[in-house]
Amino acid sequence: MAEVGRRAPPRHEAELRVRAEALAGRTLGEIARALGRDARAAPGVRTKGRAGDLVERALGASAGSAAEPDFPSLGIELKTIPVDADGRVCESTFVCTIQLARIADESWADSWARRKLSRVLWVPVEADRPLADRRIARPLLWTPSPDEESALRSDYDEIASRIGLGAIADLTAHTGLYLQVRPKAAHGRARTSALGPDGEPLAVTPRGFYLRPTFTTLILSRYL
Amino acid sequence: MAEVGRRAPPRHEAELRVRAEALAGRTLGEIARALGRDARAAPGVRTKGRAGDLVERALGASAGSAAEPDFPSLGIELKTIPVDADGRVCESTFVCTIQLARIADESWADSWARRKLSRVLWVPVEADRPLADRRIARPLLWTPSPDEESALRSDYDEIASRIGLGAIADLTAHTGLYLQVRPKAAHGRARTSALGPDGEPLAVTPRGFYLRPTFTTLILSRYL
DNA sequence: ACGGATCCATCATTGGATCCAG
DNA sequence: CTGGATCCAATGATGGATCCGT
Repeated sequence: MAEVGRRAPPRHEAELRVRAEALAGRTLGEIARALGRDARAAPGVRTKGRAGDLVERALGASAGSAAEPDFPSLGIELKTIPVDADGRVCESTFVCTIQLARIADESWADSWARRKLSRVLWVPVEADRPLADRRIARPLLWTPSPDEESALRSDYDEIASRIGLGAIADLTAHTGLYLQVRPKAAHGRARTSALGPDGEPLAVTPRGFYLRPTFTTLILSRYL
Repeated sequence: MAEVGRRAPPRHEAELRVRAEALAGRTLGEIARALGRDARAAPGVRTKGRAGDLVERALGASAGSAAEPDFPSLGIELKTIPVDADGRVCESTFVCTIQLARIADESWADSWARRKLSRVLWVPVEADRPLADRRIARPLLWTPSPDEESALRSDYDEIASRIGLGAIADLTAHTGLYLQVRPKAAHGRARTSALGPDGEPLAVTPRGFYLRPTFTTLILSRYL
């Protein structure tokens, strides 16, 4: 039985492709209405994340978790990506949170980051206008090319090794050509456990992996 | 600054006593109104826990946690206890959750259970009528007598030792003269970590310590 | 332009206890 | 009667990302 306001999960990739294509050209307001939901924001309330939530529901994605992609049975992750009127990427893309205390023991091959990025349905959504008026562009189902994956792994290895050495405090968003590390938290007081240079536990701001706009621009340009 | 709908914490025990005495004879509806809250339940919605929440707010108790009592600076725990029209205890009383994987290493002396029970403000509340109509009887500030504490420790030791042996699966609410073990969870699917006979991790239903009605009847009878 | 900080919705957990079948 | 199961409110953690000062 499908949850209210969410479509049933697609049974196979072809069904997901059809649903995704059907979103192209529609606004988030239209999509929300079809789901029996509301895409209007209360005054003074931000809408970060709501475009992603609406597209999830419209496509029948599960709520998502660190361990599983949005379409578990298909092995596909869903990402909305903000673009301007000319289709240019406006923002970086969050990939997943980093388990700072464990990443030293995890290679790229079995990392959450790689699993999240191994197959992604990109859904470009217009930015810079009221949520309900944002129009969806043509979605793209993507798997990293060998070159792309190699570049991501290179960034990952450098970042993971620096965290593994206990240098998280010195690691900024400057590191990484395509994949970078940035804070990921509800507010500045949030803390998670990391390990310092001598293996001692350290309470630090939670971090996540993000894809730089230069990288996602490359991906979307496959259509241009 | 006091939170909306909650009094400021009492500064000393005498202040708490005065506030508690002032509740005697009043209904939860009156108390809720004085706090700017509503003691009426929506149709079909249960009210488990709401009497406790209202009395907490009226007395200026903090939200409470496993590590701290409701009045941290006074070392006092607050418990509402349901009684019938004749003042007889209707239900068992939840004490605290059990850390199944750690209790083997904790004696009664430094247990959460003992800390929670070392000093308790009991607030009897009428049961068996709509929440807003329930009247509060005379509160009682209690510390276990040597005999009472000895009895509680005896129950605790037996329970803790059986859990320490990995026999949690065989431990029922039948064990314990005054202190017993019962499930404590939001629903039947909840699981927490325990240790089996060979020290292996085991996912089991979370449990809590409860005081049997026979024990709390003894306590309240100090007034009779 | 972009690195660091933050914001909303939803789900899980915890503290407050009571419900109810046998 | 009472042991096992459950229920609500509030808080914390997580996944969805965007905001904004320099």
